Amino acid sequence: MTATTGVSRRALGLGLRATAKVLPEHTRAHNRSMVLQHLFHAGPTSRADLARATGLTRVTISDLVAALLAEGLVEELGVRKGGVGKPAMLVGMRTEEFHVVALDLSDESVMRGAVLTLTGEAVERRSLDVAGRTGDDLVDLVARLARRLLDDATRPVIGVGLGSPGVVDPAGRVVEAPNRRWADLPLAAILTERLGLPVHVANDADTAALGEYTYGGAADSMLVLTVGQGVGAGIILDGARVHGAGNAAGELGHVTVVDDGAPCACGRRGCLETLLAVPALRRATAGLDAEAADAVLAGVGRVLGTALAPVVSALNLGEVLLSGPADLLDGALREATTQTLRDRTMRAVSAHLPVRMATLDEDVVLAGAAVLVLAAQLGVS
Amino acid sequence: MTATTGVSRRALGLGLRATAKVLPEHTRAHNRSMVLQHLFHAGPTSRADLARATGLTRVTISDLVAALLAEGLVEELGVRKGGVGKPAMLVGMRTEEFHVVALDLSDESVMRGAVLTLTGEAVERRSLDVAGRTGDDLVDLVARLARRLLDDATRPVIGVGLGSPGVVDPAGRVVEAPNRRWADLPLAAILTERLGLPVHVANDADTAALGEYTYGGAADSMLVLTVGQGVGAGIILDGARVHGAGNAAGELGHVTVVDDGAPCACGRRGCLETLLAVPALRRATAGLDAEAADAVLAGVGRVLGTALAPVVSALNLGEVLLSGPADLLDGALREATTQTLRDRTMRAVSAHLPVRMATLDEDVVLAGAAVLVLAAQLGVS
DNA sequence: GGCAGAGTGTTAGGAGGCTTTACTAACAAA
DNA sequence: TTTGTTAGTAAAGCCTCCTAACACTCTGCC
Repeated sequence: MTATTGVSRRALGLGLRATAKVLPEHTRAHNRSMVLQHLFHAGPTSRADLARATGLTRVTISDLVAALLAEGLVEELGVRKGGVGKPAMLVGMRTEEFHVVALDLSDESVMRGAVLTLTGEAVERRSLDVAGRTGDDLVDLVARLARRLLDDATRPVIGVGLGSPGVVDPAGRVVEAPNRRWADLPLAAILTERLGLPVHVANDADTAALGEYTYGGAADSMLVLTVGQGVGAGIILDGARVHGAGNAAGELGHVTVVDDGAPCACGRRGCLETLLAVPALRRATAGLDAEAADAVLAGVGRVLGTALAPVVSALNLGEVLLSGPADLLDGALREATTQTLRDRTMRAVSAHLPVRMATLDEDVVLAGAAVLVLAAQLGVS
Repeated sequence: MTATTGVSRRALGLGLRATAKVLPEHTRAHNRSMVLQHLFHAGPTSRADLARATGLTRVTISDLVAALLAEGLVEELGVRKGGVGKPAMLVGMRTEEFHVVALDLSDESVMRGAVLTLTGEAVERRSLDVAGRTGDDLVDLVARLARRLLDDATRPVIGVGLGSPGVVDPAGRVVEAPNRRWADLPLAAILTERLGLPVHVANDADTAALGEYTYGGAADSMLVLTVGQGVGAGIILDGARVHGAGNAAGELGHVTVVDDGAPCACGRRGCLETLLAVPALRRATAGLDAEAADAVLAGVGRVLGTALAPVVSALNLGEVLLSGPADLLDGALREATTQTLRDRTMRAVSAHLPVRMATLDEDVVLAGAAVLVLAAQLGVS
């Protein structure tokens, strides 16, 4: 309880809480993002309405809009005649006039990619067979897919986004992705260099959460559980992505949920993944009639609910989203999860907590990768 | 996946992600805070070193320091003769020349308060018997204790901080605190009005987390479990407090941890609180010899570890802190919790995860309440 | 002893950002 | 036609930071 605490923190190499200096131009950038953010989510708006929405003056807004017009990011869309006064000129973001290239590396066997508009609509899709490639070969393959998609784009591309499995730090360095044989790989930097465009990389589950947040209308505090070959989670709290102490937040797949359960690839037993991953679910329900399958799925749902209960309580989540095959997740499993959460947490926490399916299905990761680019390049999310 | 998502979000009254306009003076305020933050944690520093630490120029730093000198917040402390060049004039924060009044309402029967210096050292302590008061009477009592402490202060008081049980929103409104008969009570606003000083209110567990974070040297992503009459948690992730969708983050006491367990005050059964709260622990260990008591405590520790495992995994916490009676917590219970966490989570997540006692003991909430003030008034935490 | 080199802090000038104030433009209602 | 309202623009001013240049004070070296 002394002022020297900070010194010891420093001596420990933990560093002070990272705060960065702010310059006048950052002010401008922030306000510019605020305008784009509003136009992105609310659609065409007059300058005067933008001023009211942002709290800035009409003068400043006019100036910002002029700059955005010059950049081609927004356009004037004609007047809106309303009640009294001079009719307003609507200004809208040119969401169809720019493209984003997004890549999804979450699947082990096939790498998916797309050219998207700023509203997240796919204009072109491509995929490449991974064919067992790992390490640098896999990086080459990623670059190849990205280049092809860049060629496909018919509009200026503002950046490339990528969702990758493994631990990824905020700078886009893949700290560790065992299945891809990547370790401490500055993937974002490498691709930025090779492609000559800004490239942003994040964990695939985090990316999925971003996608649902921005394009799927998810709540401000929520968790997206991604169920595929493995189980992961992306978490957004109070509107911000959770990274965690070692950038490994969301690793829910390897929590023990069954004592003395089935052996897991991680070397331990009874991990959530041994029950909830798609292969496990398929295996467990194979050959069963609908009723019996539902009983199995409900059992898994109860286990999931039990595991999520402390998380939901600790974070006061506004929503839990499940992303994965609807035939497995969106039925008995989801209902059992919901019910178990209600049974095992305070009413105030879970009574109005929707457990629902993610809305973007297969494209979550791609959409989220696009959001990565939007957020970094335009300040929009 | 359309641009109109934002519109529907808006129509739902959820509002857009709250971004506020930034003005030139906010730039100044931010940089000013950065200087104070550095001085607070690193101790006396020269202007040139501040420039290097913040990234701002010496010119700007000199200007900021001049303003802080004029306000009396910092002082010059003589030259530091070193190698070549002009000797540097050290500048230090006048942490002993200002006071903060902090109040701790976490105990049902007694309300504690203190006058603290900016380094969190108690200069004066007072407490008042709550004597069953609730509602408006309790507000009056809080105001009375605060006024007495303000009279005790021998230095200018920069603000009042308060840690209260219940759900508290970021504006210091107590949404709900059943035991105090408070509901939707703008406590911070009321006290600010009555005392004529800035008053900041937060949940007691959150406050405890803040205290440990700033004065206790806790990690950037951590959870403080407060064990007292009830069980709560304060969570800091990536350096920011977690509020949650309904400002009720941290309500871990009422997660079900035992199927068909003992009845809980909340109306359900088997809540964590029925095992881990201090009264429950005392009851369970009463009259047992040390060995038997440890066995009981280890059992509770295992249950706690099981409940925390999904939280630790999901958030990739850097630390878990236990706050409460050391004779109960800091032994078999803590060890069992640690071991259970290791057993039930990925190695990468838990191998280097310390589960340790909070360092501030009884004063955590008071210290955290002071941090509330420091953070709000000076931008320091 | 004196001078070059280095590091600290200040002064002067300038660029960028937002605001207030005041204006023009365009429309509805009386 | 007049009045009132709303949208957008122009000019002036304040705030913030930066770069460039300088004064000051110390060390090291000839």
